[in-house]
Amino acid sequence: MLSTERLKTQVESMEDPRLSAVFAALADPTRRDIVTRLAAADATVGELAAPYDVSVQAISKHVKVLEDAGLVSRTRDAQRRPVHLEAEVLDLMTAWLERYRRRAEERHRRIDALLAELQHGTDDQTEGAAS
Amino acid sequence: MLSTERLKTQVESMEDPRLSAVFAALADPTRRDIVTRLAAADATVGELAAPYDVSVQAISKHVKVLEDAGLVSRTRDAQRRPVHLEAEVLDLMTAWLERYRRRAEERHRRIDALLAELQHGTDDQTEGAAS
DNA sequence: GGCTTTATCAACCTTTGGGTTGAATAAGCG
DNA sequence: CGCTTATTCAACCCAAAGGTTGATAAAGCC
Repeated sequence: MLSTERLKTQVESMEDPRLSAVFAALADPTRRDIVTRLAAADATVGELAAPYDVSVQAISKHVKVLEDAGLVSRTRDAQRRPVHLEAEVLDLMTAWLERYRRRAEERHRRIDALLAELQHGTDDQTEGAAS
Repeated sequence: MLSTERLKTQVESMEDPRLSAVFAALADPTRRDIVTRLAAADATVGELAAPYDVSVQAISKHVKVLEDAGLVSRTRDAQRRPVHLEAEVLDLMTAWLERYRRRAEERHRRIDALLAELQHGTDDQTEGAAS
């Protein structure tokens, strides 16, 4: 039953360390909304903050989180600092998701066969795999 | 400036509320690793916990987070509760990402074109001088 | 019926995250 | 030069996240 591979001591080191930051950054609805708006046009922190009823400092923090995750970049334009969406890291996520989405779908498709093979007599499921 | 103060609630409600949970669930490297392993085969909590040096309770919590996010499901098989990866929610994320990734790329392309235009200096003159 | 296995619940601890207010920096404007 | 605008820094608050240990529940084994 130990179908897993040899234990790797460092689970995290196998994948891109940026992934955690990017997923975490997009876990917040306000930040996702910011990304949405930046997909349409660059904007300053002040412009970004306008629609929300939180302080501009809070939005500044959000933008910093997005920046640290590599999702946005900033240039300097006088005292303004226009925020610009970077698409590359989204590619990183898409690649990760696509990989496991496809695998999960494959498994889903042939779940019956797998179940039949894995049943070596010790288990007796109540329902759900009867096909 | 936009003087819209109460767009905030509207903004957050425009998108799928599951997105926050899914992104947050995948922000943790241990949970991503669990998803990775579940893409290969279903597993029990005990099996999932084996490679890590944290308690089995901690992994149980992780699995619950994944379950609440709709990323995995569980059936009952005697006292075991095999965990199964669900691909649907990954589709949800992929759709979200793909949407903004594409927009950002378009913008990027346009900006490159604009930069090229600005850099034409004296050596090269294209027809579209007026923006 | 006991004992073991599998998994969750409960209480607790510590760190992180998102928010606040107030002060500081930096660049244009009159 | 002083004022205003744009943004960040700093200190603080509170809730949530991830971890622990100990106890509990449910099902199989002997």
